Amino acid sequence: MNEIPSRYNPKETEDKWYSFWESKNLFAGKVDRAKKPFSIVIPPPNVTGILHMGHALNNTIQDILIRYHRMKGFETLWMPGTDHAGIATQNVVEKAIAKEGLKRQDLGREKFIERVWQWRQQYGSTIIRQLKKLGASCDWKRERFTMDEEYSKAVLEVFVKLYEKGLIYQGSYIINWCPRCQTALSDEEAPHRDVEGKLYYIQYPLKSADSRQLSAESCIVVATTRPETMLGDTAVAVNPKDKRYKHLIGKTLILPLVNREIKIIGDAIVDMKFGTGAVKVTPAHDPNDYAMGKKHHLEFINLMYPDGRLNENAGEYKDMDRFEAREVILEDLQEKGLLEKTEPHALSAGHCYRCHTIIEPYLSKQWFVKMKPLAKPAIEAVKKGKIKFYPKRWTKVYLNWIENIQDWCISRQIWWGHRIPVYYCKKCQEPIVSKIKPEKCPDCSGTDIYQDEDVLDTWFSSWLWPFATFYWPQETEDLKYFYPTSALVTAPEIIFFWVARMIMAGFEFRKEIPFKDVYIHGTVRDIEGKKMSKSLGNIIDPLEIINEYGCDALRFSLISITAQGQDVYLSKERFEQGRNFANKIWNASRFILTNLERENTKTDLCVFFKEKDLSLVNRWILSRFYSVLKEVEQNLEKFKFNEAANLLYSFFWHEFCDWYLELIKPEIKDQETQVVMFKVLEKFLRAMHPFMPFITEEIWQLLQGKTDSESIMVAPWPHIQEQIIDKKSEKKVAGLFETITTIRNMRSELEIPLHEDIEVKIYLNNKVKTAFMQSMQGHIIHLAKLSKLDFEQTYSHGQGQFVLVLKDMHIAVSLKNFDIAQYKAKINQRIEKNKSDIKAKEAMLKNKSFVERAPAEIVENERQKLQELKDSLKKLEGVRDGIN
RNA sequence: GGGCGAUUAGCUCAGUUGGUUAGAGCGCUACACUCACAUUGUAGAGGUCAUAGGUUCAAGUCCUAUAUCGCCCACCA
Repeated sequence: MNEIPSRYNPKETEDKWYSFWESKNLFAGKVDRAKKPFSIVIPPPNVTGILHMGHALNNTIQDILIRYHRMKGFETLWMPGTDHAGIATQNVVEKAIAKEGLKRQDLGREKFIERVWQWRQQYGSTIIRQLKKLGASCDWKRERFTMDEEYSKAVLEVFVKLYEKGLIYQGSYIINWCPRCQTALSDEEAPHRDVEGKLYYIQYPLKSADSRQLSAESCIVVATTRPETMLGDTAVAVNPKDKRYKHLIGKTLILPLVNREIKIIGDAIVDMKFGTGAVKVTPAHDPNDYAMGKKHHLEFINLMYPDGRLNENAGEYKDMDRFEAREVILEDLQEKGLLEKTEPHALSAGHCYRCHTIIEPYLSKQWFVKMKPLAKPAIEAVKKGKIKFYPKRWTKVYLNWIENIQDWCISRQIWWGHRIPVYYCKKCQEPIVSKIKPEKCPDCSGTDIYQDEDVLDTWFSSWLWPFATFYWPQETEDLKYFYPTSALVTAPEIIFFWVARMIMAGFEFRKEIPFKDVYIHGTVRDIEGKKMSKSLGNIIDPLEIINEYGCDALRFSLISITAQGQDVYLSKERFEQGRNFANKIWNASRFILTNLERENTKTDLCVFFKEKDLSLVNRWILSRFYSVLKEVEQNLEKFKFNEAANLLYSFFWHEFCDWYLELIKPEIKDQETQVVMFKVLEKFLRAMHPFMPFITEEIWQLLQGKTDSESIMVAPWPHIQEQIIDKKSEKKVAGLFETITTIRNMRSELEIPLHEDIEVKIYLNNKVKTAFMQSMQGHIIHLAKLSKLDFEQTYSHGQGQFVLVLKDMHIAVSLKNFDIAQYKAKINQRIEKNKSDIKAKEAMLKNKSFVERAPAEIVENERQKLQELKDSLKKLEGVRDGIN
C-alpha cells in the first residue's frame, strides 16, 4: 500500500539526522544583535566520564530548553565541554599504568602528565560521542576543556587577582586529608557518612598517683572514638564548671603507653554530659583540638605519614597503619588495665568523595580562599530573586550553606591539574605569586626559583566555566552577548561544589550573575530507590536503552516521569511507553501521509475561516491543539517538563488519534479535513520536536515539499492562535463524545459484540440540542458502530428496548434478546446511585453557611447539578415504571 | 542536633491559587486484527489520598503533632 513501514525504526533515523544537523551547522550560536540570546553552559562531565542516566536526564532537559528557545526565535547557544577532574582522572591513569607495573612516581611528574594527556587523547571524547547519541544540540565547535591553554589562563588570572586582593592565603591548618589519594580535600569533597564506631574509655593516671594502684581519684577517664590518636595527645580538657574535675585543672597526667607528661586544662567547649566529661586533646588530628591547642598554646604532634601510617612520633607503633595501630594500642591498654570499657557508638566521619576512604584530619600547610567576602553578593542575588532556583526549596539549602561558608582549601597534592602559580626563592623562601615564572626573586634577587608543587582543586577551574568558556579575561563579543547565561541545569549534589561558587565567581570577576535560573533535577535511582552506581550493579545504561528502544523513547520516558525536582525511579519497562508513543506518532503520520493530497498542504487555514466556518470537528481539534499548546508553553516556562510532555502525549494519542482521526476517516478526502489534519500534525511535530528530536525530523522530512524549513529544528515554534481557541466547541464535542461513550458502554455492558448491528433511538426534548445531535448523526453511527440512529422528541417505552439516561437524553438500544430482570436490576442500580448523589447535594445546599459563604458561582453550579440529577432521576424512574 | 523530601489504585508516580465524580503509565478483566498502529482499539474493575487533631461553607491540597522511608547539613570526643 505504501513504502512507509508500520513500525518506527529509530536506528535508521537517529545517526542520519544527527549528522545532517551537524553538517548544516544548525547547532551553532552566533552573535546576532537582532535576536535575544538564550544560552546554557553544560555542566562539564568529567573527561573520564561514561554516560549514565543522570547525564541522560540532565542533558535531555538542557536540550529541550535549547531546542524550544531556538524554535522560539532566540539565538541559542549550548556550550559544551569537559572537566579535567583532577583526582578522578589521575586515579584512572594511575590504574592504567599500574597494569604495566608502574607507579606515577616511577614515571616522574612530567612523564606522568604526558600519559594523562595521551589518555585524554584516546578516551577523552567518549562522553562527548555519547552526548551526541542523546541528540544534544550543543555547539560542538566550541567544545572546551578546563585544562585548555586559554582556559588555564583564566584560572591563573583568578588566582593572582584573588591573591592580590588578599583573598587567597597560605597557612597550616587541619584539613581533610585522604590517605589513599594523599591529598588535601575541601569540606565539600569529604562528605560525612555514618560509621558504626565504638567509644573507648581510657584511664589517664595523674602524675601524683601511685601507678601501681589506680583508683577513681588517681586518674581521669577520657572517652574517645579514635584511641590511636592518643599518642599525639598534649592535654586533657575538662569544663571549668564541672565539679568532678574543677580541682584538677592545672594538674599533670601521665599519657599512657608514651609516658609523656600532659596538663589538664579547662575549656568551656567541653560538653560535661558527653562521655566522662573529660576529653583528650590531640591538636594535630582533630579540628576542635586544634582550636584548643592554639588557645592554650599546646604542642602539635603530627602522628602520621601522608599515607595514613604512623610516623616516628608514634614510637614503637611507627609504620603501622592508623587502623591497625588502633587495635594494637587497645590491646596494650587492655593489658595494662587502662581500658575501662568499650561502648558501641554511632558517629559520622568524613569520606573521600573519590575513593571513599575515611578522611584523616591532618595538620598541613595549604592554600585557602577567604570565602565570606565572595559570598556576600551571592547571597544578595539569590535573596533578591535575581537568580531563581527551581524547585524553590533549594534556595534555602543554598542560603544556609553560603551564609555559613568556610574558607576553601584549594591546594591539592596531586599532579594532574592547574599548577599553583606560586614560586619560591630557594635562598629566602619568599613566595612569589605570578602568572609566569619570575626570573629572579624580587626580595633578594636570587635566581634559584622553583614552583609550588601543588595543583589547584578542580572546582577552582570549574567555577569560572560560565565566562572562561568565552575566553575571559578577554572581552570577546561572544562573552558580551551570551553572558550572563540563561539557565543552569544540574543535580542537587552539585549546588555547593559548583553552582554557589559560579555565582560567587560571576560577581567577583564579571560583577554580574552567571545565570538567571537554576533548575535542579532529581537523582536517578533504580526501582528500589537506590542510587544507580557501578558498584551496586544496578545501572541502566542509556546507550543500551537507545539501542533497544530509541533515543526519543529514552528522552520522552525520562522526561515524562520526572516531576519537577523529584528523584526518578527507573526500570527498563519504563522506556516502553516512550517507544510506543514514538510508534504511535509514526503510524498516525503514516496514515495521514498516505491519504494526503499534495495540493492540500499548501492551503492556508484562513481560507476556510473566511469563506465559511470550519466543521465542528475540525474547529474542535484546532482549538484543542492550541489550548494544549498554550499549556505546554506555560509549563515549559515554569520548568515543568513532565507536564508539558504529558500534555502533548495525551493530546496526540487520546484526542488526535483516538477521536479526531477516527471521526474524520469517512471524510478524509475532503479538502478542509485534509488541510486541518495536515496542519495539526505539522504543528504538533514542531511542538514535540524538543522532546523527541529524531522522529519529528524524520516525519518532517517525509513531508518534504510540504513544509518550508530544511529541518524541523530550525522551523518556528507554532504560534498560539488565540482566536482559534473555542471553548464552546470543545464543550459541544465533549457532549458528543459522552454520548458515543455511553452507547459503547451499553454495548459492552449488554455484551453485544462489535460486529452485531444495533439500533439506537435518542429521545431528546430540546430543539437546539436535537439539531446538533442530528448533525452529528453520521459520527455517532460511525464511532458507536450503529446500524440505525433515530431521534424522537418525547420518550415512550418501547418493547425490547434497553434505555439509559444521559443528562437530558434517553438513549434506547433495541435488543434481540431482552432480559427484563437484568434490565430492571441495572436501572434500579442507577436510580439508587442517583438518589444518594441527590441526597449529598441537597445536604450541601441546605447548609446555610455554604450558601452564604461560598462564591455565588460555586453555589449556582451545585444547584444546577442538583437539578440535573433530579431530572435524571425522574427520567430513570419513568423508564423503570414503563417496564411494568 | 538542624533542615529537606516522600507517604494517593496491585506497581511506579502526577495532582497548579483549597471548589464538580481524585488522574496517568504499567499490570489486571472482557471483547475486537480485511481498518494507520496488537508497540493497537473499545469497555471495565481497582482509592478510608500514612495516622490523629485543627482551620474552613468546603481539605489529597493549608496548619500542628505522630509514624515510616529516603536525602542533605553540623567542630557527635
